[in-house]
Amino acid sequence: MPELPEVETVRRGLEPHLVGGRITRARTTRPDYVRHDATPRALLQGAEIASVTRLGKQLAIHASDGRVVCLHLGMSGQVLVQPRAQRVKLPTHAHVVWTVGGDAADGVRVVLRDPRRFGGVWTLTDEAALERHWAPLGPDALTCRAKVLTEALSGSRASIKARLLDQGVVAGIGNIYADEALFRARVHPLRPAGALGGAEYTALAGAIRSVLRAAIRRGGSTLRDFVHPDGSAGGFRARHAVYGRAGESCRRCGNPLVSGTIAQRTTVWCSTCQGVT
DNA sequence: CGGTACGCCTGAAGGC
DNA sequence: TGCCTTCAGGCGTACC
Repeated sequence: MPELPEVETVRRGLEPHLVGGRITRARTTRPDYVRHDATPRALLQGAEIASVTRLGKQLAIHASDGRVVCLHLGMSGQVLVQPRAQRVKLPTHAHVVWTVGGDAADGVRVVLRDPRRFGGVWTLTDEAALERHWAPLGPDALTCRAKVLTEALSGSRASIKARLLDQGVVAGIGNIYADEALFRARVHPLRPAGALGGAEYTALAGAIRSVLRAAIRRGGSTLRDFVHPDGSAGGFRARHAVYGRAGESCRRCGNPLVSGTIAQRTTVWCSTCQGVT
């Protein structure tokens, strides 16, 4: 469930605690959750943290010596910043725990928990390895332009909904924001992706950027699993126009929203505002 | 190419 | 109260 706005919210919550600090201890209790090398050193034990970046739904923690740890939260992944006190109990399903010291030593540990384990951690030896790891991803959805959509989708007969979920087209869109963006752009989710008009690609690119920006402003959407690093919930769910609102009335025209399965995902749309297939 | 199905995995929610 | 079923879904993979 964490999509781009949720992952960006995590990134922003993590940054002040990590950047400029040093990882004094890094441990995994579940080595199979960590790809390539699950040793403390690969998990940045002893490293100074230079930055925390994001592409689409993935996070990267960059050490000043060039090593990188990439996090993908899958659907139930949470990154929690907790006080380092002994008496604060680790949550269940805490797969990786980083203890932070150094200049940013405000006594925290960073915990990655992921009950469903659809996510994962990749330990990478340098920036080039991160580039290869991220090579299959399209440009970040926050900067999505009409040109990108036009080029990636021209000739495609798959539904626009299915193509928006493909991280190779544009990175960061999941089921929630695909539906929200299509509603904003007034495009039916079943429209063949390559058959949109120029104005529609422009509208869709704009809708993607605006809905993601609005969601980030609200701290993302909390349905069940997602929380901010401090444990608080995101506030964008109340602003959803379609996702989770099947049968309720369209905020634009008042007609009941309809739902169906498209690209193996529950999809909600307004058959009035989003026209015909 | 694209649609479809499945497996991975747990917990919340609803039905009885 | 408690058990059972269903659903949620990112992503890889197999298959038609």
